[in-house]
Order: sequence, then C-alpha cells, then structure tokens
Amino acid sequence: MKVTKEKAAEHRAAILKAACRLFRERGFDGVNVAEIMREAGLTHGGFYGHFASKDALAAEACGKAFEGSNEKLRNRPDLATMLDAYLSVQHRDHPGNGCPMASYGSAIARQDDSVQREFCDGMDEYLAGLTERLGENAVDGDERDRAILMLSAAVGGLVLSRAAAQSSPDVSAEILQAVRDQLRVVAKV
Amino acid sequence: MKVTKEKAAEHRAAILKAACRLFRERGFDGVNVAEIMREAGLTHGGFYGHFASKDALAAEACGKAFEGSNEKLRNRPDLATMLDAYLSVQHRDHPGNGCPMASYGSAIARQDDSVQREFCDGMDEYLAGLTERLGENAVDGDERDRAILMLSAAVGGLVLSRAAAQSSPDVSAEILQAVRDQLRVVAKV
DNA sequence: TGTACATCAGTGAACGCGCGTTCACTGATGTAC
DNA sequence: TGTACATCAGTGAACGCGCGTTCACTGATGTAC
Repeated sequence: MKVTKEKAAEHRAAILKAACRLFRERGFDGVNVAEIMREAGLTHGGFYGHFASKDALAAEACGKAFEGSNEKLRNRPDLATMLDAYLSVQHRDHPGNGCPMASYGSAIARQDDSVQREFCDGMDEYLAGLTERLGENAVDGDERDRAILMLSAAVGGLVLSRAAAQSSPDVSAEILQAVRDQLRVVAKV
Repeated sequence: MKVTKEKAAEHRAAILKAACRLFRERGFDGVNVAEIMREAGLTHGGFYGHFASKDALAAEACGKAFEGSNEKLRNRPDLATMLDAYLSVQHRDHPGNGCPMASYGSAIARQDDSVQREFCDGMDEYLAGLTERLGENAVDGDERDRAILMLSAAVGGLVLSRAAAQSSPDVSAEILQAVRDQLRVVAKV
C-alpha cells in the first residue's frame, strides 16, 4: 500500500509528534515502537522506513520537545506568568506537552549520544533565552547565573513535585508554591 | 547449599547494597536482577528468597539510599560545605553513592507505588533536616520554603549538569558553579 | 555429646513474555513511453 | 491523455534476544532424640 509523498511526510510527522508526547509522559524505556506507531495511526513494521532506530527517534523527539519549550519562551511576555505556568498543577499533571528536562532529565546521561546532544542543544538555547529575558529590565551582569538557578530550581521543583504527587499530594503542592514564591525574588518580578 | 542464618542475612544486605548503588547509577530499568545478584556475589535464582520482586527491592533500595543522604545531612556541620559537595564534579560523576533524587527523580512517578512511598518518605525527612539547618542561625519564618528552593535547585542543577556532562562539559561545569554561587545567598552562608 | 533427618539458602536451567528489528509481500503511486 | 510497469510506503508475521520469575535439585545447617 504505497502512499503519496505528502501522506508519507505527514506520517513521519505524526510518528515524531506521538513520540514527542509519549516519551515525555512515560520516559524512553516506558514506551515501545509499536505503541508510538499505533498512536500515529500506523502499524509497527513501517517504522524503519522513517527512522533508523528507536534511539534516532528519541533524539529527534527530544529536539522537537525543546522546540516547543523555546517557542513558549520566545512568545510569553511576562516572566512571572511563565514561572506560574511552569510550576503549575496543570504542568505537573500533564508532562506529555511539558518540559523535557523535567520529564526525563535524570535519564539523559544514560541515553544514546545523539539524544544527549539534542538535549544539550535544546537546553543551551533555553538558557540563552532565559538569560536574555532576565536582562530585559535591568542589567546586573549575573543574568546568566540567575537564569541557571531559575532553570535548575524550576526543573528540580517540578521533578520533586511530580515524584510526590501520588503519595504526598500536600507536599507536592507545597513544593510548587514554595519554588514559585522564592523564584520571584531571583527573577526580580 | 544451605547457609548460616547470619550468612543469609549478609547476602540480603549485599543484594540491597548492590541494588542501592546500581539503581542510582543506571536507573531502575537500566539494571537487571541477575546483575545485582552477581554484584552481590550470588546467582540470580536465589533472589526471590530474599525479595518478593524487583519492585520490592527497588523500594527498599530507594529507602536505603535516602538513609545515606539523611545521615550525611545530620553529620555535616557546615551548610556551605554540604552545598559544595552536593554540586561537585565528584558527585556529578559518581551517582552510585549520591543523591537518589538526582539519580532517578524524574522516573519516580512512573515507578511502583511502594517505590514512590519510600521516595516521598526519604524526601520529607531530608526536607525537614534541611529546614532545621536553615533555622539554626537566624529564624526568619520562611526556612521551609527556602529549604524547598535549595533542594529543588540543587537537585535540578545536578540533573542538568549530569545531562550535559558528556556533550557540553563546559556548560555542565558552569551549571554546578552557578547554582553553588547563587544558592549561597539563599542559604545565607 | 553424637547421630539421623528435616529444613531451607543457593544454584542454574527453563519458562513466558515483551521488545527492537527484519523481511517477504501488497497494492497504490508515479513515471516512461 | 492513456497505458504498462517499476517503485516504494505500509502491513503483519517472524526473529532473536533479554528480562523477571519459577522450579527441581543440591548439600550444608541445625534440630530432635
């Protein structure tokens, strides 16, 4: 059942999109190729016509996830609003469309080199964008370091909040709130 | 080949110790039961005489990892020294004996309930200890929130630093440094 | 204290399942004439 | 424009491997007498 070139391109995009969401929801080891293909409306056999391996898909999916994040960073006007959205119950409970660093950050060092590279590139770009943001109002010279702290605390806070969400919902909510409040000072907003 | 009760207890402890290290090094999915048993000097068949399942071992290993962390927290005199050790190249490159939150924090929400519970209990205790520490010199009333920020930033920073270690060693080192510097302010040390 | 025997910790082969990947096949596409 | 045929995207069965778990067996332990 051959298919139009356009259709094939759409299929590839659908696979990537499904992977991008599923990997963030369940981690790289928590999803199999067949599941991704099913999500894309295809059968598993056709996968290798589009991607060389599951690792290759993981790398592209990681890159695409950061594209989304960096897009948000470029568009969102208000830094305080961004912080609130990042450290929200909504984001905590819906990792599939959220931050890749919080979804599988602690597993990246154990992934294929290509995945690590995409991750680092995405993170670098995100850090650069955040640094620029912090320098928009007043320039203090330590924007980059403050951006790193903000990112670290936001990612770490979301990770810990998610880890506690089921067993200790109160602590989970407390973490979101505390990191939000404390980071406002760092962000000077 | 039956074995002394004491020997058997030693074996159980050896399995737990090996798991405690290996899970932190490679994540729960990155280690198999046979590997853990080999590390403990046994063969894989005997595993189920000591633990009900790999998940049960994971839960105990998680709890034990936090015991180590909380031990350190109780003994370490200086908060600044603790921060330096946590955000050090040594800690980044040797996760096997390090912080469980940084090792597999982002995967906890996808683990068995028993693992999540052990993780939350350990984290709660750690947070309580850190809060107490922050209140030792001056009491401001926001120690708990500052403890949460410190923990989030330290964990997040270590996670991101590890993720970048291979592809972007410079960024990796920069993250450790920046989070260390910026957290000193929060810790007031 | 010495002996006979039941217990049970550890061994290693085997089971069953899931997963990444391959492959022969299908049939629509798109090109050559 | 119409026709014949080569191409190739997608299908689904199959392969091979690794893993968690089970199980029959071994032989040292430790208990009952």
